[in-house]
Amino acid sequence: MTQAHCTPAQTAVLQLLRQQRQPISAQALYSLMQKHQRIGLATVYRALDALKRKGWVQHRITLAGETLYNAVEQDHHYMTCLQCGQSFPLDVCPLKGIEFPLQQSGSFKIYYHTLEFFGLCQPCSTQGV
Amino acid sequence: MTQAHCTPAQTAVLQLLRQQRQPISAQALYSLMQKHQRIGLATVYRALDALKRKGWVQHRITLAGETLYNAVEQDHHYMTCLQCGQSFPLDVCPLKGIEFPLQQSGSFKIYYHTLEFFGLCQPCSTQGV
DNA sequence: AACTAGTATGATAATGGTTATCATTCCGAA
DNA sequence: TTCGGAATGATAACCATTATCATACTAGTT
Repeated sequence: MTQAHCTPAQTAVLQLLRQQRQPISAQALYSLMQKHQRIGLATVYRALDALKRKGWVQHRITLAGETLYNAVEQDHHYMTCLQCGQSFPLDVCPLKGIEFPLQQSGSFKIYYHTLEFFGLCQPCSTQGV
Repeated sequence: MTQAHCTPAQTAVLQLLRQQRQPISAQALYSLMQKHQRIGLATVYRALDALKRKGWVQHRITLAGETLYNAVEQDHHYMTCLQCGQSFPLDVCPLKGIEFPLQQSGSFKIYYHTLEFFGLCQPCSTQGV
């Protein structure tokens, strides 16, 4: 993992991840992979972590504390309800086409970003708190 | 907590939170509060959760899996390094002044948003991975 | 003042996703 | 064939957060 190339596990994880339509948790990914190959849970976590540091994979953390992963190609943003925890995908990235005045970013190599809106969804905001 | 008003604990938490310059974890907040009053850890978590659902307090989750809280007045965004986990605050919000084409948001009441950039900081990107 | 119901609180046990540990396997280089 | 560094798997350990449950509190009633 000190190398820049991908290990077999990383390749497999990345490939499967690219087939997903939704961000997926490490454990769910692990279950999926079990069906086709033998792989340990720890390895899945390690691969995801490595891919993240390479900028191929991005992550997001749910209110439940679960980390979801997805290939950077499928960049998604969400509105998630603080009451029920449900996430509603946005079909656009408000940042798209915006140039950031990231003066400080000169020395920082940006791989990806996460943008998430929090609030209350219709049902939760109507039904008494 | 079914009410719209604040409980004593919520008031205390919110007040202390507003004095912080940095987002702070629930546990750190708990330690701070211990010095001045008697309060349980669970209560701190409950108060933070309630304040979050009221839109007074917002949260962010670190790579270490720790949730950090801050008053919505102090809206901050960060660039965090995937290697060392350090977060560097941005002094501007790229979304400021941008009107979102949030068609779907008609039924969603937005309280706050989080925007975070991930990548590698200078030191980490130079020193061999 | 005593009673009641609903809520808030504290101490602590339990949860559960993630990480650390460590022995084993793999693979290219000598 | 041997050696060394890296990758892997199984599992124990971690630790922030949540759930549990008994107690304290508060406002409204009698």
